[in-house]
Amino acid sequence: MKMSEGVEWTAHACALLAALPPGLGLPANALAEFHSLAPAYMAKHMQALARAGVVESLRGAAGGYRLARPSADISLWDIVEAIEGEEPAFRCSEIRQQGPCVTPNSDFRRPCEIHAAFGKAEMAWRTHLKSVSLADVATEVARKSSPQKRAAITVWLQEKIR
Amino acid sequence: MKMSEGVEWTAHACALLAALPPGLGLPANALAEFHSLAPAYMAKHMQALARAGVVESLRGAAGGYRLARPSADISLWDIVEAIEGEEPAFRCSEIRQQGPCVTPNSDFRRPCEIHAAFGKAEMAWRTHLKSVSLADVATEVARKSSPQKRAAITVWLQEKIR
DNA sequence: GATATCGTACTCGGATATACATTGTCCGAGTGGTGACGG
DNA sequence: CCGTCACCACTCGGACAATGTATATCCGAGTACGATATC
Repeated sequence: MKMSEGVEWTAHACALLAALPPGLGLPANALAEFHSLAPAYMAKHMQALARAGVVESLRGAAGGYRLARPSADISLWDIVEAIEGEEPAFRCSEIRQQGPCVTPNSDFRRPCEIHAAFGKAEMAWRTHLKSVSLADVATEVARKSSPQKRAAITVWLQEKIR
Repeated sequence: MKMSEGVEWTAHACALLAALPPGLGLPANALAEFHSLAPAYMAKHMQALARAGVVESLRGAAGGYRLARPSADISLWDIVEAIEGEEPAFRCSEIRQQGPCVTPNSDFRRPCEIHAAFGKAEMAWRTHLKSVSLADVATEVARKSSPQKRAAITVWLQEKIR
């Protein structure tokens, strides 16, 4: 059970967007270049985020991606949901309703115990991810980076920002 | 991000084993038949559980699988770990250390913020799964099933049990 | 000189190949039970 | 009648094929800017 690496890519990309002045954005090319990632593949993942309404896309010469709402209102779960989809990792196929010992009067209205346990566990996981916003991530990343690095980023942004 | 269906199969199979008198087991064939599942594929998954030490395998004419320890000491996480492996779903490849803005004096001893957030969320998920034992599941399943069904299971077990 | 139009450069979006992991199946290795044989 | 041996049926274990999903790339659609021609 492994998560798509697209989640990591877009999470870092969105953290970068969150560090920008509000309303501004970057093209997918720049987002990929910032972490030395494959540009075309990054673009594909950003499309998924645009479809999910996490970011807004703007076509044309000065186009690119920007956050669709304030960074404090976007959680890591929003990104996971956009890339991976909302359906749970554990999918109950109700195999308890199959087999030689299933009697006709069996009552399956009560939820499957195993299904319920996995559902609760996954809910806890989502809750944690929902509690972390892009603003949290961006400020923490900025706080930890050296002045030299912040200056380098500022210079790099000069010619990329929209 | 989806979990192998083998987890569902083996979880139900282990719940059945947990309902048996202690020390007794069933062959993979019977475990598959009980839920109308593909016998060969069920056998493959049970092998993984045997390698992980969740169940013990006994070859030969009267062989089969039985729980390696009391059902109260086996959690759903043990099963997930056996089938899916122990590595986390979110794998941090440290892309923050790549790119044009990484200065030579950058300090990456502090953990990646995004990595940390996903790690904590996943830990909560595991904790939930570790808190549910096979004994819990088995007793709850038994409590909810009708007397007719329990009788049918008893009859079916007569000729399968080891 | 101002304005409208055309061309161009740049960006997103989806369709299309490729690689890899999961799913599914089969046959060989090993083991206990059973029957036959000999004492 | 009892003990021993060989055979057989049954089970696990790992190797092998098929399928599906994630990964990776490319080309077409759309848009804004700038140059050019015209009034």
